Amino acid sequence: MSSFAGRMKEYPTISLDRFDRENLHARAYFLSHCHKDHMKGLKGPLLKRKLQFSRTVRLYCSFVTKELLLNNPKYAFWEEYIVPLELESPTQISLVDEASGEKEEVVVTLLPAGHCPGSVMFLFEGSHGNVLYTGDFRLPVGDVSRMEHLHSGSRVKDIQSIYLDSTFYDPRFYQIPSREVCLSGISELVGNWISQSPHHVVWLNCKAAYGYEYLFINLGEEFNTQIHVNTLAMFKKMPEILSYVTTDRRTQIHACRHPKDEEFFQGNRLPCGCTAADGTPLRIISIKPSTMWFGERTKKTSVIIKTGGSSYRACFSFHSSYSEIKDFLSYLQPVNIYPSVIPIGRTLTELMCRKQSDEAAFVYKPLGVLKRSRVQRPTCEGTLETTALPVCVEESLPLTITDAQPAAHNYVDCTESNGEEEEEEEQQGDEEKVGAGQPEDISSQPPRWEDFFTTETLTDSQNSLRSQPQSCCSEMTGSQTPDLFSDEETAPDGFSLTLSGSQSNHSSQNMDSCLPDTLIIQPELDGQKQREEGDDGIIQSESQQSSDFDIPCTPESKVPRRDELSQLYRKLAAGEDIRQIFTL
DNA sequence: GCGATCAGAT
DNA sequence: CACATCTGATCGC
Repeated sequence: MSSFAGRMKEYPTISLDRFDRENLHARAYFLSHCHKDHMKGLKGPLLKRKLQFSRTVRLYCSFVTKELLLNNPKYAFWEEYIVPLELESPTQISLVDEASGEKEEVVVTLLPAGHCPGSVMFLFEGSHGNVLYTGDFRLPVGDVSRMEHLHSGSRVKDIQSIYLDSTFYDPRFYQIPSREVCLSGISELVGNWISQSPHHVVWLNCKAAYGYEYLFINLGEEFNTQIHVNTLAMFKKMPEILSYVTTDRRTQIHACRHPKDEEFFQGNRLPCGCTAADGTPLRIISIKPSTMWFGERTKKTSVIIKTGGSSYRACFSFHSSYSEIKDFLSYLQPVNIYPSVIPIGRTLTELMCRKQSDEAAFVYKPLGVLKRSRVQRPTCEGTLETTALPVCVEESLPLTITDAQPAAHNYVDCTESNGEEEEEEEQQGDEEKVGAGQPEDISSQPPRWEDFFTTETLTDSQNSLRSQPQSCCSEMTGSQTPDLFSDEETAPDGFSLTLSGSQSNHSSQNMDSCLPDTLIIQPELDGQKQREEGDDGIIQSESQQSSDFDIPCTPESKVPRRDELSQLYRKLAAGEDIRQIFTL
C-alpha cells in the first residue's frame, strides 16, 4: 500500500494520488490510477468546496482513469475539473497561485505503467529538474529502455528523483513470473477444466479492483467466450474490454462477486447463483489470482498451486518484482529515490549512482499509435533539456532523504555499488520478456498489457527498439521457467517454502550476497510507529510492515537531531541542496 | 447522521 | 504469501 503523502520535494505545489490534509492547497492534482488507496480525500467535501472557488486547479489523469473515476457517482463532481491527458504527449501545465498570481510552468508526460487500466507514471520536467512519479507499476525488464520520453535523443534523461512504487523492492521478491507465463498457466488450468463438460465452470476469485481485465481479455479470446462480471458500466467506452465481459451468467468462466462468495463457493455455488439449466449440479473450481514470488536462486517452481479439492491460486502481480525494479532504477539512475513503501531494513542506494560510461544505444521511435481520433490539446513538444549534470559516483552521495521517515533513519555513506554479482547473466537481455525458456514468434505474442489499459496500439517495431540496459540486473534464466502446475499437497517444498516467516536466514543471505554496499534504513528501536510532520507539511508515513530482516545499527551512522531536521525541512521547502548536511 | 480512522477479514 | 477492498467498531463533530 502506498504511503506516499502526496507531494514531491521538487514540485511541492503539485499533489499526486493524495488529496487530503496539506494536499488541499495544491495548485494541480494528478491521479495515477483508479485504486482507492491512491484516491484518499478525492471525494472529500473540503476538496469539492475548494474546486468551486478555483478557476485554475484541475485534476490530470489518463482518459481511461477519467472514465473509471467518473463511473463512480461519488466522484462525479470532478467531471468539470478533470483534464485527461494522452499518453506520451508532453503537456505544459501552469501552476498558479491564485492568491498572488505567481506562476510556475511544468511539462508533464504520462507513461504507461502496466498496473491496471488507465494506470500511468508521471514525468515532470521543469526548473527543478526531471522527476518521475511512478504510481504503481509493473514493467518487464527492458521496457524502460523503450520509453521514448525518458530519453533525449539517444541519451537517457537526467532524472533528479524517482518517486517509486517499491511494493516488492525487496530481494525476497526477486522474481515474479511474467504476465505471459502466468497467463499461460491459468489458461491451461481453465482449458483443462471447462473442456470436460458444459457443467464444468471456473470462478476467478478476483478482488474488487481494476487490474484483472488483462486476464479476462486473454481468457475470453483463448476460449472464445465472455467472462461473467457484476457490471459492465465502467467499460462502456472501452471496446477491447467490453467485448470479453458479460452480465449473462450462462458462461463457463465467472469473475462475479458477492459479499459471501467464499461461503457460496464452499456450498458449490457461484457468487451469481447461477445453476445449470437442466438442474445438473455445476462442477466449480475457484482460481484466486495471487502474487507469487521467488528468490534469486529459485530454480524451478509453479505458477498454479492447488490449495484444496477444487481451489487453486494462480500467479498474478500488479507490481514489478525486485529484479524488474532494479532494472528500472539501474537504467534511469536517478539522483534520488523516494520509495512509496519502506519496509524495515531496506536498501535504497546501490542503484542510484549515475554512471557516465556506456550509454545505451537508444533508437528514437514512437512507442504507439492512438486508436482513437482525438482533438489534440496544446502540447509542448520540445521537452525541457536539463543540464547534463554529471553526477559522478563519489559526489552523488548516494543518500536519499526519504520523506517518509527521516527521524527513524540512520544515514550511512555508501560506496559505489560494484554491481558485479550477477554479471554472468547480463548477456541474455532480450529473451526474458517473452517468458523464460519459451521462445516464441514475437508476432504471436498475446496483446500487450498497455494495449488494453491505455487504449493505445503499439507499433510492431517495438521489439526492435529494445536496447541493452547499461546495467541491467538480469534474473530469468532459462532454467527458471516456472512449472505451470504444482499441487501444494504433494509438493510441499514448492514456492511457499521460500515465503515462510522462518526463512529469514535464506532471505538475509540473499540480501547480503546481492547488496554489498547499501544504505540501511532502520526504524528507531522504540516508537516504531512514530509519525512526524515536517515544516513543509509533508506527513511522514508509518512503518509499513514487519520484516524478517534484522539489521543492526551501522556504527558510523547517527540519528539526526531535532534541530538538524528542522533545518533540513526548511531547506527542502526552499528547494535548497540539503546533501551537505549528511556528508560525513 | 456523517465522515475519519482503525482493526480485522478476505 | 500480498494487495486492494470491505465491514464493523469507535470517535468526534
